[in-house]
Amino acid sequence: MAPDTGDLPAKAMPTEALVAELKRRILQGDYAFGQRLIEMDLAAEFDVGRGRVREAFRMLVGEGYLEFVANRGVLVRRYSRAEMIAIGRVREVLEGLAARLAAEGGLDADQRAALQEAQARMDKVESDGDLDAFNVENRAYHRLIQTLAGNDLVATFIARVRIPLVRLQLPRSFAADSMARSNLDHRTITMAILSGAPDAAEAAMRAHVRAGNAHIASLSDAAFRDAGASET
Amino acid sequence: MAPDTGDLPAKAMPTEALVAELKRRILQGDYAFGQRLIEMDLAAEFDVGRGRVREAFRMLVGEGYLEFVANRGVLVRRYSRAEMIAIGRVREVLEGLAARLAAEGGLDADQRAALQEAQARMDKVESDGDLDAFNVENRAYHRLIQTLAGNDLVATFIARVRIPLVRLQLPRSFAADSMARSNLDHRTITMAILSGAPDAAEAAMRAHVRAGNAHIASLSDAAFRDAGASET
DNA sequence: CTCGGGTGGATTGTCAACAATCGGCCTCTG
DNA sequence: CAGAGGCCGATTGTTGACAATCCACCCGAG
Repeated sequence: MAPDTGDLPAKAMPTEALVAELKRRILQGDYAFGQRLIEMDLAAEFDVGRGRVREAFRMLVGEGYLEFVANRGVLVRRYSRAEMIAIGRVREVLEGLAARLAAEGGLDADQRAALQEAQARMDKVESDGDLDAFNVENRAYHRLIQTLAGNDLVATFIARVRIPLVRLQLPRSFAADSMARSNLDHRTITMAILSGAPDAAEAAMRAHVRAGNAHIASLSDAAFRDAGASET
Repeated sequence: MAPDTGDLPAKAMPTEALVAELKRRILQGDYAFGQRLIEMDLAAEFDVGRGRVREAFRMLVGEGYLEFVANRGVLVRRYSRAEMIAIGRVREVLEGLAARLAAEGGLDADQRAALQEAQARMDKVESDGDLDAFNVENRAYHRLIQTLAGNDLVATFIARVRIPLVRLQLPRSFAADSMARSNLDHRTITMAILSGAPDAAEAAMRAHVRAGNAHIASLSDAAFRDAGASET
């Protein structure tokens, strides 16, 4: 399970890499919501002591990836529907801020070109109707804007509010018309940023994210795992 | 060292309490910016093993209170002027969102009364010219709005972006006219929330925080500790 | 006097062993 | 057969010891 990279963790893994690897797995969905992570198993897999795994867990708990239960260890953070909605509101203003900052900071020629190219790639895959590719380009686009914003904290926070999204397998539920509408938003945002209009950029991005939130909220209950739910 | 409280932590301290205590000390300013925390010292002080101190450190690193340096341990997170400005921008939109959410959610009678009372208390201490009391009430007011927002994540994020602020000893640098202007903002925000005007509430809160950010940015370099700065 | 190198102490990095705790299973009883 | 209670395996909680690393100091040479 994880045949993408194929690089099985070698021995003597730096602790920092251990954290990164666990983060990657959680984001990629290797572990299910609420799945319990066993210290011993991971210690054996990475060939390290249990103490280091514990420290990695604590780090991930602090960053919000895992939740901690006394005497039970850690499990992958679960998100109820209510939490998802709350997170969505936060994501709205954070992504909006990123767009604003990108529009505020005078972009140089390279940055403008990068943004235009990202937009062009999205236009391409949109006209191809390639949902998976669009999802990839969509992520790259949003990440680029965060880079152009030049504010590390907002990027960090956005990464965190994105955690629960990655698990929803959105590309599958993204209908073709949603893609078209989404890219329409993107073009508006791109234009606002390129023309140096912070207010317009922020407003457009917020509307864009809000639309995505509405889409998420409309998903069936099965997409969520309410915190206290039994699993029968 | 740390003769302020005098309440020496009893033995057999729960790990969670250890984290809370360290957090409290950092926020209160018991430890200086960039101060290195020694595992052994804290382990001895709390009468626990070093491993638990390490785990508490990792947690605090994840939450952004401490920074980690390989083979050097942890130190209290430092913030350069540039970082402070970046953080300020994020705080602006987060507090703005809290105000918006408070205005959106229909408040019940108790909540409306609580908000009005908080405002009244601020008006009182403002007319008294009591800077310290105003600072206390100011914090309570902002925290109340976050409660009324009913979104845990935004409160969590705001708490995090507030970390560096607590260390700046803002009350001391708060001139009397700043207090008056600040409370004028508060009245605008309070009114917008009570009248259920999300756009106005958010805009007013953002302007309010932005003014605070400008004040912070105007502080002398001594207030910051630029990350790479030498200390002569 | 300044600079390069080496050395020692302090501190972190890591692990393996032991104690404590919890949940599931089995049994015994009404 | 339903339920309470107790036992046992699995897993976490915690510690102390040992290894690795780095920094500051010292010393000697130019």
